[in-house]
Amino acid sequence: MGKERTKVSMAVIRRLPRYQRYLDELFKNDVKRISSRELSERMGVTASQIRQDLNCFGGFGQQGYGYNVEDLYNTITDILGLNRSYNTIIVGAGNLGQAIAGYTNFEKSGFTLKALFDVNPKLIGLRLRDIEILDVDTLPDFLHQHKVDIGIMCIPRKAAQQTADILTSNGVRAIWNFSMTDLDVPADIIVENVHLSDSLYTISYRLNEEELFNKIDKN
Amino acid sequence: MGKERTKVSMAVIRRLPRYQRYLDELFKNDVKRISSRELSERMGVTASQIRQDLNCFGGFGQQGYGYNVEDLYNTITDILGLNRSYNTIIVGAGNLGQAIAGYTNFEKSGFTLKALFDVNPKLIGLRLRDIEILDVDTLPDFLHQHKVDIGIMCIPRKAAQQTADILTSNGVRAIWNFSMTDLDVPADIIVENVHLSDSLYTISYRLNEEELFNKIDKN
DNA sequence: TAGATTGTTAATCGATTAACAATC
DNA sequence: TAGATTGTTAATCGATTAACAATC
Repeated sequence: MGKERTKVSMAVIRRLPRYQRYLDELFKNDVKRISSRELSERMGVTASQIRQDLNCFGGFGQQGYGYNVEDLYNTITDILGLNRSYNTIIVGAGNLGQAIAGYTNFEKSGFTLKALFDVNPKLIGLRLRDIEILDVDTLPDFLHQHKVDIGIMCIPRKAAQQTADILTSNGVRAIWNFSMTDLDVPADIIVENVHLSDSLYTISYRLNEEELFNKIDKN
Repeated sequence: MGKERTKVSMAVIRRLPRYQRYLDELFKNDVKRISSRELSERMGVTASQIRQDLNCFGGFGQQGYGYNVEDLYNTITDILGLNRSYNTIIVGAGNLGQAIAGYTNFEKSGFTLKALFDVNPKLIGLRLRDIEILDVDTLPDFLHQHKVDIGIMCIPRKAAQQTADILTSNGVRAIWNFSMTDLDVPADIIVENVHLSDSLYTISYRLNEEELFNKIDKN
């Protein structure tokens, strides 16, 4: 029943948060409606792409008018699952873990931080925004007692796989991985990698690309 | 002279650091040679893709043998521009800025942190690994006096564009942007965005995708 | 109504995969 | 030499863009 549907590609999924950001901005600037063409100009993409992307999820516009900014913002927020709530924990309470713990906007979007974990005795017992830093040894126990949807891993490479195993074998459904290494997890587990080193190295590549090919072409 | 060459796509560029990571691992495990097929199995990609990717830069393998691990590692390191050095600064010395400042592996790969900047008087004057946190008001002056290749922006959204303008108009060639907003910069400036919120929101999307389409299909 | 803009199909473009001759 | 594996061309697949009928 309903029309044939193909899976939404990651390319589309990764564009959705950006649409949401731009619509949020428009809404805050009291813009009531916007056409795909105008939005495309602001965002530096094609109008066709915007219409195609949105139509993965249904027709939210109106011919001759465009899109209602507030409605479309709310719709995309809903598509992104940001009208729900998620329990999260952070493993690794160093600077990066603390930085992420400090993003109160994530809380506003439904991501509730339940606890942080660390191996460092100097950190264990401290509180961040009233959230306790616990001994990582207590992680399995904690997961047995609390439903955790998303595990945020801010730990060194060498501890990453072991921690991922603990998370996935205790009910965590998704991992936000900052560990700069790839994880081996069951097929039904969602992994979102933020490989900061990979990201940085694309910068050094691009800074040198021209020179690199001058060298290659000479040989 | 030399053969016709087409620009290397971002898809390929973004895979290079991952190749480097796997080759580093192999090298550390004393693996001397590897075929595209075996590497493809370890990495979960096709052998064809590996061979196509590498051949953007030349032929590094040997028929019937495969690739020499150490040579290929060194070659990719060179392609990524990691045999050079880059001067960097961090604008925004909060937890995230401090986290990035703390990655000593970046220093080892040639990224030299020259200074951090912040608006917070409590941070200004402090030192991290012997690197001083300076008043962001002194940023233009600093850029006049020091050659800075990469500006790392770890500041809130609202200050981002203004800071990007200061960086780009004072010789900074690339921006690593953690500000969760898009930047408007001259065409020759390299921008690498790490939009953490966008990344997180793809997780909530994927956690709910199935249910989302059950709902859509019912209508 | 006339003008504007969507939703959607068709065309194009680019990236990935397959195939295989070259060759170590 | 025979077997293995690359480098590279051709085929396929998927994503983006263009076009336009439908319709507000």
